[in-house]
Amino acid sequence: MEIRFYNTLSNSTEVFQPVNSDCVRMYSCGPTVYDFAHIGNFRSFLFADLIRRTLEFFGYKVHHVMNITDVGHMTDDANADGGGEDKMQAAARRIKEDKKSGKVPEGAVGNPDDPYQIAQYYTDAFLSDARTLGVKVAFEYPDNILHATKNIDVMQEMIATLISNGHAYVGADGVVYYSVESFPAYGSLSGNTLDRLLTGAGGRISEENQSNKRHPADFMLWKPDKTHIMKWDSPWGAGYPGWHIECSCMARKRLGRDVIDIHTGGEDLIFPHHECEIAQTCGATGQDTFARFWMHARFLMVEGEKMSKSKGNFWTVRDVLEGRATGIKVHPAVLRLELIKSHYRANMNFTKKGLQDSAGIVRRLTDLRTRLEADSGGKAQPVDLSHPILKQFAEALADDLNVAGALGVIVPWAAESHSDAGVALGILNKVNDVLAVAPLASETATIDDGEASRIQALCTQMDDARTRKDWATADGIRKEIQAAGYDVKTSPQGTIAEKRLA
RNA sequence: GGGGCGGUAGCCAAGUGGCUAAGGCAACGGAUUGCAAAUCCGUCACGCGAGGGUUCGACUCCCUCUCGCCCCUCCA
Repeated sequence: MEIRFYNTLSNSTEVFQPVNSDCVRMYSCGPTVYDFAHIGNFRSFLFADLIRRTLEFFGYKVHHVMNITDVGHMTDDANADGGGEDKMQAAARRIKEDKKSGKVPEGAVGNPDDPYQIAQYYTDAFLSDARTLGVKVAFEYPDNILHATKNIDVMQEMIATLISNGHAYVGADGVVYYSVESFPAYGSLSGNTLDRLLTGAGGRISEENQSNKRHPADFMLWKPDKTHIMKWDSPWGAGYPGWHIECSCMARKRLGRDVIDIHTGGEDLIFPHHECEIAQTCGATGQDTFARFWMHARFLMVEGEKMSKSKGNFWTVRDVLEGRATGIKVHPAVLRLELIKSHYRANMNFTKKGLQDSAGIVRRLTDLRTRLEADSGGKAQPVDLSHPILKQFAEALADDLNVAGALGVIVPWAAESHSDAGVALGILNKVNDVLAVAPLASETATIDDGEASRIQALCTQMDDARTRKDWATADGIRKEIQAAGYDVKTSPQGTIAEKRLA
């Protein structure tokens, strides 16, 4: 089946073919580890995971690599390409505050002034969130998730190459800059070509900050700075690398190719980050292509508004899962589905109602699995894409990851009665290889704090009351169970309480 | 000002030149129930942001306008 993806590079949907048929090589811009990742970050990471799972669904082997940005970049790069506060220092200050408030547990970060400990703390948190939400690459850490701080040498090699072949220079301020004028294709990804950047800058480019550069759009590759909290020796003085260089280097190093198949990230990374990555990699390799497909996920909104700390709708993954966003705990599968179910290239609105819709679908697919496993004795039959249901599901995915269309096939199918449970289970397994929501194999173990047996006891009491026709008591108990976050159902075997998923 | 993306029912969301505009949620009617929940049956867009144009025919192609989002400064 022909797979088509939207390529930001061409602003059109193209048929996907890997460079080498043995394996699809893809790279995803990962998190910075100065704070907990939020749901917007994870929309992007889950989008990458969806690409990977879809390609695997179609039989491709996929090598997926992601980075972790743990170099302490500056909060305010607009000023002198490295002004403002160091992000690690900001994180250290925040961790100290969070320890006082209990948001960060005492003892979690032994020494908040050690940037490596801060990075490790938030890296662990990210990996835990990613595994909870079923992001495959997170289970391949550290092999396929690379730290910038462990690859400074590769970055320095590429910078040296770029200097020697005329793509980079040392400015009057000692900073190594990439010369955008040396790379005629600069702007081809974003449409922000040099002439347009100049005419459209509208006074945003400050003269004094640009005097050391040959062109206002030249960007930093290495910043000598002895005062920086994280610094490394280099031929250009002790300092730290520019923001863009790590991805160029780590993608090439780990994927082992100058030209890779897919590069993903959030839409905000199109410019300047990915534009600069292309300039760096192509400048160093001499190739005219870095990634053949550039794919970007749109930002999400929260209840119709931009997510921002000041609006109080800025949710981390743990905020949502632990119920701080909506007032009720959310099952990871529900959050996963909610973040992947609308098209990655369309505006997505994250809402409580959306979560409840997703919970209904997760419940339906989970119930289907329970039924099918019982009816088939747990034996799934092998099913291939020639089966009508899987074929329609596959066609939707192959059409630029149309998850909503794919769900439009699967959800009604799940409600039908299935004459051959083994075949249906085979279909569900294939579907779940992509969606990963029924079940979601996750790291988080269910902690039984005695709640289950307490709820079960209430169910028994409710059955007793119903036998006595003591309706008032039965209704009271039902309300109590519901208040604990359960749906109450009546079955021939007695009252059943199911924990609400969102 | 420049570069992009998107606006389909109360909500989410497919369809992208031609049968009656998928599917889900919500809502409503019915079956069922002690009452509910769950389940099952049924109803639910003469319409696809607005206006023009092309066409035998447009939600689907073209133009104009409008609204929303992203980027041009760190940002998924």
